[in-house]
Amino acid sequence: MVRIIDIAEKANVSPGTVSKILKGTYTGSSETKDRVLKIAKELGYKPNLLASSLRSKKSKIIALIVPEITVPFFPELSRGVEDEARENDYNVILCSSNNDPVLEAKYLESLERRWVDGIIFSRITGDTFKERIPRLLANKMKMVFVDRVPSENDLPIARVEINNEKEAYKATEFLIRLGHRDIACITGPLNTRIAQQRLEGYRKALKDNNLPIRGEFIVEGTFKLDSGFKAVNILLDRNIPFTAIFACNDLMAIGAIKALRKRNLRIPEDISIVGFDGIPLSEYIEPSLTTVVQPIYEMGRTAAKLLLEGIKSGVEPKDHIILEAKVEVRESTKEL
Amino acid sequence: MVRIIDIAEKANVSPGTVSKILKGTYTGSSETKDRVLKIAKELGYKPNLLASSLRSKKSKIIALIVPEITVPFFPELSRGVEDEARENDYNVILCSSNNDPVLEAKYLESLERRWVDGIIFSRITGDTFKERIPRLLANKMKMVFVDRVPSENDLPIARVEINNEKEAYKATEFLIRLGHRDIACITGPLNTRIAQQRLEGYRKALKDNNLPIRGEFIVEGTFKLDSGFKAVNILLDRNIPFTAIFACNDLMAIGAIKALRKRNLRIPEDISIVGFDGIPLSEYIEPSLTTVVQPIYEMGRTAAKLLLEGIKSGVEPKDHIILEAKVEVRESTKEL
DNA sequence: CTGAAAGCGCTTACAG
DNA sequence: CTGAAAGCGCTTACAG
Repeated sequence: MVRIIDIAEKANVSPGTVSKILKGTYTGSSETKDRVLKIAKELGYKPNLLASSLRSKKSKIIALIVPEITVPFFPELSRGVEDEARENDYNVILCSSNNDPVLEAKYLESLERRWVDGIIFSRITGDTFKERIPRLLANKMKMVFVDRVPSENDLPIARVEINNEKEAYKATEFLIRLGHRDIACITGPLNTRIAQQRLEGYRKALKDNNLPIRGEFIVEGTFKLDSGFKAVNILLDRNIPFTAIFACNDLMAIGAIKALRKRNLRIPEDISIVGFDGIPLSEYIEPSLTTVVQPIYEMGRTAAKLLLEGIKSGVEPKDHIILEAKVEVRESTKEL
Repeated sequence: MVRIIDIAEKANVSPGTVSKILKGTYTGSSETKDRVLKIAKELGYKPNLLASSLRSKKSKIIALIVPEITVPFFPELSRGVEDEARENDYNVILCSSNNDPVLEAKYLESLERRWVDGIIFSRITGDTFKERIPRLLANKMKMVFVDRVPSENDLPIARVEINNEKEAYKATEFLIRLGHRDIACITGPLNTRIAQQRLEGYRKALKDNNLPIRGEFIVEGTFKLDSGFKAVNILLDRNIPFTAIFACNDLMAIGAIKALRKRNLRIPEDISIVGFDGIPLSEYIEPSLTTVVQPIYEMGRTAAKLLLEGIKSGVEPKDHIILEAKVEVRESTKEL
């Protein structure tokens, strides 16, 4: 492998000069500059990032920690992060924590040893957050939280999210406007804030429209396919009639539709259903799903942008960015 | 940050000794060993991977290059890779090439500079393969190809795949056994080998059963949702009656179902459909999809295992592993 | 068996 | 403006 010193010898300058020329911080004659660049090209020089990282203390790597890369929301988010990173000559280490605090800790440990320049988190368990994050921040690690962000009060950190409560409110209100009064809700796992917030939006919408909030209409899910399926069975077995469902993500909505069909209920004739996320698939299932479309790719991209700005400036990012979602009306909902 | 030299001073030994003790290659007294380990723990020592990588020429990073992380097959594959990597103290850099040779080249370039220990590829464009891969191999870079692997003849490289032709044959034959004779095929992009192989399996199955291979029954897709949708419209517009479809992946099957429904065709009463991949969703769509279930997670895990063995032993892996898939019968197919 | 020393390939204060 | 030198924090031949 060609090294800086090889170029330096051939060009009769010092390695330091070559380094400066290659990084563009050189201020000398353009003759020298051109000559060095030409030789570098001829020799096929490729900087050794390991060496430059060690010296400069910048690894040019960021990490993305997600709860579960197989949930379609996250690959889309990941794409946004990756695109922004690549355009800035950063690589992305993917950490799918599987919602497991042990794995999460293991990943953070390795990222710290690796001196990654920054971390984008979606969802971090309470324990990890309380113990590890403050220490990382104290060590000047740059961090941005996205989608599943911790509570505002805890720490002054950067966040990129949507207003989950407001968007869930919009989704529920949309059903109310269609004339539905008996609206069930399949929530996400209630140990996550986004699940709580979406549930709260549902509740507020009912309340503001003078509809009762009934515990029998609410079932907790996991954001995964099977939990939507199970939730519908639980709801139906309660024998309390409802005409619409607000599922707090698209995957659960898909599972719910499956269960409704199995019980010979038609959508939207018998039951209207609204999802949340707007994954590409939501348009292609049968019937196509009315859902709250989040700007997922943009969330990832924005989070990465904030993080990289923080890394470059050396200033811990603290922005709180709230992106807009919108209810996309498709075939799964119908006026009552 | 605590460094090896800090431990060495406190323990009155040389940094070299500390290094050896920490890596477990120390052969001296267990008294010294215990003392050093105790001090390391007390000080909260964390090895700087940047430094050890530079010296040892092992970055403890592998990369995974996939054509498109948003296609559900790949997150599942990625999980397998990640789990195996993590258990061996490796991190994974994710590179979603978007099937773009320019991005692919850019990623390879950065991975080379970063001295990653190895690369797992799924799909690489022809140009990249011919130009860059041999050079990387010559530089002792370890590589394993998975799923979308290049042709056998090109280079002696490690491969993990299923027998796409055989599995497609099985899928088609399953439809034939149900009595279908007019079977359409929605292929993947025919510039990929897996798409060609699956098409070939379809053809062979027809041929072996003395059914004609009709060009009007074959439409090329892209492995994405919308292409299945479009393909069905093309097929129906050709006005040549068929009773079954073999879609060369599940996403296209889902798109196809959508299009069939829009044209008021019932599944499986009017048209039977078989997919390929066995993504979790295939079980939850309506009707649930009969499909060729690949061991996706295991493919990723196996590829990572091969790669890590190669890295540890220093021997370029060359195994060719073929995993088994199976036709899972669900609701989307029916006897004619 | 242990330690001193060199070195991985860069970058960066610092001196001239 | 340029170059010599030190140093990032490890690991590893090598000498004792």
